[in-house]
Amino acid sequence: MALPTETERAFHAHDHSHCLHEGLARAEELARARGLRLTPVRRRTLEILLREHRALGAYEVLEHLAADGFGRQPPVAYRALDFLVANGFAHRIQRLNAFTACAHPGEDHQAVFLICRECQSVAEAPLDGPRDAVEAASDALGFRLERVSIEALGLCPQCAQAA
Amino acid sequence: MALPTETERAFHAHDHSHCLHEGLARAEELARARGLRLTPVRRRTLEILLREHRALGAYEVLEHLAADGFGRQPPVAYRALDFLVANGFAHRIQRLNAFTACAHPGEDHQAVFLICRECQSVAEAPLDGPRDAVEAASDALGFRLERVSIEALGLCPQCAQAA
DNA sequence: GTTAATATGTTATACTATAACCGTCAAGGA
DNA sequence: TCCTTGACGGTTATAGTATAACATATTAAC
Repeated sequence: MALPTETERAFHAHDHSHCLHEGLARAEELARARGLRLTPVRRRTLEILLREHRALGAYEVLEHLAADGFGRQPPVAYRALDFLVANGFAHRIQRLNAFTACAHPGEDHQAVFLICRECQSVAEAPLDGPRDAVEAASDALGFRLERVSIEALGLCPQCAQAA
Repeated sequence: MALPTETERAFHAHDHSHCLHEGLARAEELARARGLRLTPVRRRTLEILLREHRALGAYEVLEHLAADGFGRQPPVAYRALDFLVANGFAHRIQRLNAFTACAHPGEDHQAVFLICRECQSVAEAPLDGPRDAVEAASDALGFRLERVSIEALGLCPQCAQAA
């Protein structure tokens, strides 16, 4: 078997510090290239998300931020998260009212999120077929498509094993 | 051009009372066939959803129910909505924290929801391709897939025209 | 260096959802 | 028939999620 892809790694033990440093480095670079301001709160927020392959609620993120000396009121977290989502550094997981770091920032991709309902871990699998199908359906109905979100609920390999 | 399909109708003017009566009749029948109890609150809740091709928030539904003499506390609406969703008479639209009547109750289908971000109208388009692709991705990762939800955000024909 | 725009922090509040408890009522068995 | 049981629908109270509005500070542009 080949080396695990990034998506496969999400559901298995691996070197988190790699994800973290790699992810932050890519974000810094992208932000510079696009003239975005990756300020301390925003950077720290991304760091918090990267540290886990898991969806974190806004209030959970806020606790971390507050502990690190940033503001302790909801808008602090929501604003940083909104910035990250708007610029493709993170995604919102609708089903969980939660947020997760983007595995492929800057790549303009369509993805499906595989969400474990036991442990909240989230894997982001690139998947372009569905987007095309939805586009075709939209065109047929005169619907002006802007964004598609695909979320799959189930059990990750570990939790499936345990069950 | 052929007669409009049910999905196409969703975004165009049409006889609502048809949707309403047809939808209620199908629900009654299904409930009887499956031994489900479509009680007055539940039936009325479905009626409220059917009356609009639009996602309604739970509190919005609650207002209608209260006006009709049913309970006026949130659990009344949430319980009825949960029943409808659990039994395939309605769907939850994650992105809007809202609910909409199912266009194809009892048919065991996968669908994509086309959500207008202006007027909240929702069309439910049957679409099986994506489900298969997600299944394939899940298998490859050892993820035990249970449910897939696909939501598309954009503008319905009317609102696109207006913009 | 001044100005304008952006960002961060606050307080207060709105919106969404569920827990826990109680009375009612219908269905099935003694 | 009567009793038990379980589902339903109503309540109060509270938990969880998100944003509006405003003040201060920082950054960028001129």
